[in-house]
Amino acid sequence: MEVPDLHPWPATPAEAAAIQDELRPLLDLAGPGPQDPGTVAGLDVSYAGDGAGTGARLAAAVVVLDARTLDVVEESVVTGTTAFPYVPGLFAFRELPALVEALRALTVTPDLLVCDGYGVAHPRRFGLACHLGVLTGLPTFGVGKTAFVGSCEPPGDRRGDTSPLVHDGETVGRALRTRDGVKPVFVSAGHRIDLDTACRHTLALAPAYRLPETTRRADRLSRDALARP
DNA sequence: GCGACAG
DNA sequence: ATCTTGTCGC
Repeated sequence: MEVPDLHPWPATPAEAAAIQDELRPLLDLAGPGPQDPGTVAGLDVSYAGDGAGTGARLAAAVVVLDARTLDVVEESVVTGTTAFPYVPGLFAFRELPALVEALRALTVTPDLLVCDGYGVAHPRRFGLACHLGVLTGLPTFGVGKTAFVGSCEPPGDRRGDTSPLVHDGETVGRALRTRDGVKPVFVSAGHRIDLDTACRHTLALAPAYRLPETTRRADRLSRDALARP
């Protein structure tokens, strides 16, 4: 699929934050977003060694699933090197170049992107899922495994139970229990989708495990690619 | 000021 | 994120 170039590219954390502020007005958070997507893509990145600094080997994977059957439609994985250090809030600049390259290698254009991380549940309301959404023009949302910004009460302990994730008095996401009695995931809208729809898709994509199949497939693919250099 | 902090 | 042993439960 076509993805525009990543310009400008920041040289410092301050420049990176400024880019987020520039792009944030381009977000479409009106919703509701795709109710019955044909295909959904999961994205994830794995690192070799200490994945916190710069210069580490990485593998970025995109796996496109049939949204109804969860069968794999297409896979794409690329390897590279980290060009930006891990800084909370600037996480996107670490994974974006490799993820964009992997997306470009796809022969199909997914109807929806599920990111490993956050969307608007972000200090500047512009997490990885937002950035990928603005860049690709596709509907996106994020599914995080741990809390980042905001706070929430623990949701009920049954699959499907939720509680709002609130930051600065705003609901920026939702803690969503995808399995009975198992730690919830954190869902936030990225672009061209609302929170309700994002949570519905997350639940549909996670029929058997805590994490959505999109994330699990992309995680496995990126990890495997890293293991065989 | 200090701690916490997606992956 | 990654580095890691054993352990509990279905």
